[in-house]
Amino acid sequence: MNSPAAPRDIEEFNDRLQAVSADLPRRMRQCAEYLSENMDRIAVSTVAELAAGAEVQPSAMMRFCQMLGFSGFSEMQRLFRSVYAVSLPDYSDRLSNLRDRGADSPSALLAEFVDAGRLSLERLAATVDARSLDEAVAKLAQAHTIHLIGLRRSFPIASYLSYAFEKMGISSMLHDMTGQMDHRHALREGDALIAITFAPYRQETVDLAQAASDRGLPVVAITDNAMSPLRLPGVVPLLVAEVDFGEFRALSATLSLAITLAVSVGSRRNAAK
Amino acid sequence: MNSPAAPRDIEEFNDRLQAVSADLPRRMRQCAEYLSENMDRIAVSTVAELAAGAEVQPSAMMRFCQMLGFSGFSEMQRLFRSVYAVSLPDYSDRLSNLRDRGADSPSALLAEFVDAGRLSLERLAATVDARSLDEAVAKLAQAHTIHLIGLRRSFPIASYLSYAFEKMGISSMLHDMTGQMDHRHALREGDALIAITFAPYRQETVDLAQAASDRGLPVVAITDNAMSPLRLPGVVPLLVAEVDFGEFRALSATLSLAITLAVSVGSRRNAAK
DNA sequence: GCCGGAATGGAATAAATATTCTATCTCTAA
DNA sequence: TTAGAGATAGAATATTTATTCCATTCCGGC
Repeated sequence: MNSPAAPRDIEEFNDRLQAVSADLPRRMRQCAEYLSENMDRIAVSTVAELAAGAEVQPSAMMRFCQMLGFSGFSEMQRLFRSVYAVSLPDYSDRLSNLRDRGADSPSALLAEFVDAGRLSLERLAATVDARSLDEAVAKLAQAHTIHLIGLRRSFPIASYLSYAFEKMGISSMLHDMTGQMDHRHALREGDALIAITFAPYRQETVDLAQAASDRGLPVVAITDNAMSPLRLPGVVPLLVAEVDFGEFRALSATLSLAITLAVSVGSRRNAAK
Repeated sequence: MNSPAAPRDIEEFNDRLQAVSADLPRRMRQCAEYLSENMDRIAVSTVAELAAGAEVQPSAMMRFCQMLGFSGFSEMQRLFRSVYAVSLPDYSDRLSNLRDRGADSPSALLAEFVDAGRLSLERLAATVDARSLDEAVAKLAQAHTIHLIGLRRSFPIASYLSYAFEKMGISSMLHDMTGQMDHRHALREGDALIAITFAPYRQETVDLAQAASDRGLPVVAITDNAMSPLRLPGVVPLLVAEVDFGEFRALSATLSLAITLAVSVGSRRNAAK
């Protein structure tokens, strides 16, 4: 065994994982990846369970533990069990644990955002209008090029959509307004637009939606409520009520909706081929 | 056995403990007291260990478990283990199932993404390392300009951070690599870098982090696990285990972490003024 | 294509751990 | 003080879980 010493704490464990991961055979790599992404489970799982998770034989997991410098799985597990100390028995307890670290500590803030995100997601699932969603997918699936606009706060959403469409081989164009350049002339017959804006609404976004709509192109609006200026005749509205925390918005719900839209359109297109 | 049903969650467990503890023989009382004060250890201990802790024979602990309505110690432990570890169903399977069924409605897909997002958030709350977070905030709060890099899938995160910093009047620079232009010379003494990348890692992101680190600038890495190439010496790691759903990633947890970082840095700076 | 070493899967074995059983103890009520 | 019920300790057993071992497969160099 060329392994000099077993890691003595989680940090050393991580270092060791990093050091070892340079050049690893297939199964060992699977072990490394699974363990590093599921460190929280090591303390409470059996080798068999972890091995199954990593899609590996228990004996492979054993060999990997030894590769890290432990005598075997049990020794590694002992490390994680001893560190476990901070009890996290329940979801709400976890949050209050985070909050307890101090009223305005970063972890307390994180707890708030996590909470807000969860709430937003739950609300999204409850309030999204399935018919609008279907309609949006149907229209986008038929489009040639999908134009995207979302500025400032909404820009991450638009750029994620751009990434997703690219990955699925769907032609799309992100109107990012760099240099204040207006590319509305790029809208062509057969195209469609996804416009994203929340209060305070961006005029450029509304303008582009209006332009597309005027030219008879299908427009899908991701926006926040029924009074949004994006609610133009013929525009398919997808309403998202994101829970604000302070003046910042977690975007969890909006992003989830956006991904859904992208993946649905993608699979609809592939099915059509 | 007069025990009707085993507790199904921690709350029921506590109720049961409360109900039962009215009038208890000596050893059983010791068990009850020890367990209620060391609930966090139940998931990671053996009967023998817990019995020793309560200064009781293992068989006594067994009887006590049964008194609570469990079939034995193992069943009780299973409860605590399952509560601790958020179970991750295999999302890629679920997605391909959805696809195979063909008639996957967008709303069904949305439900899956909402679910994945919620799980990611829960896991984030459970696994985030509060100390690293504090350290990251402290370093960034002192920086002059905060450089940001995150490409492809991580670009929405980087661009959101850019938006948030701008809104809070914090000087930042988004390295978006448009035109393949490398702006690493923009890194100056007193600056800091937030680098974001997930598997498959982007070389440009790693390179910039390396460059900043080499020049002695503080680097905060938002990445996915201990094997990430961003785990360089001196780099503060913030690990996010986002639940993948097929080849897409909901980003809910990552975004929540990013916002937390931004807002914490912002308020830390204002406090310093 | 063939050899040799590394990697792997799976069954066999060993160890740890939970659970049950019974003899013994303790306490209470008559 | 002494039945007798309940409680307890500790050993015996059953079960689960870790670990080892070896035959087979895979892969890179010749």
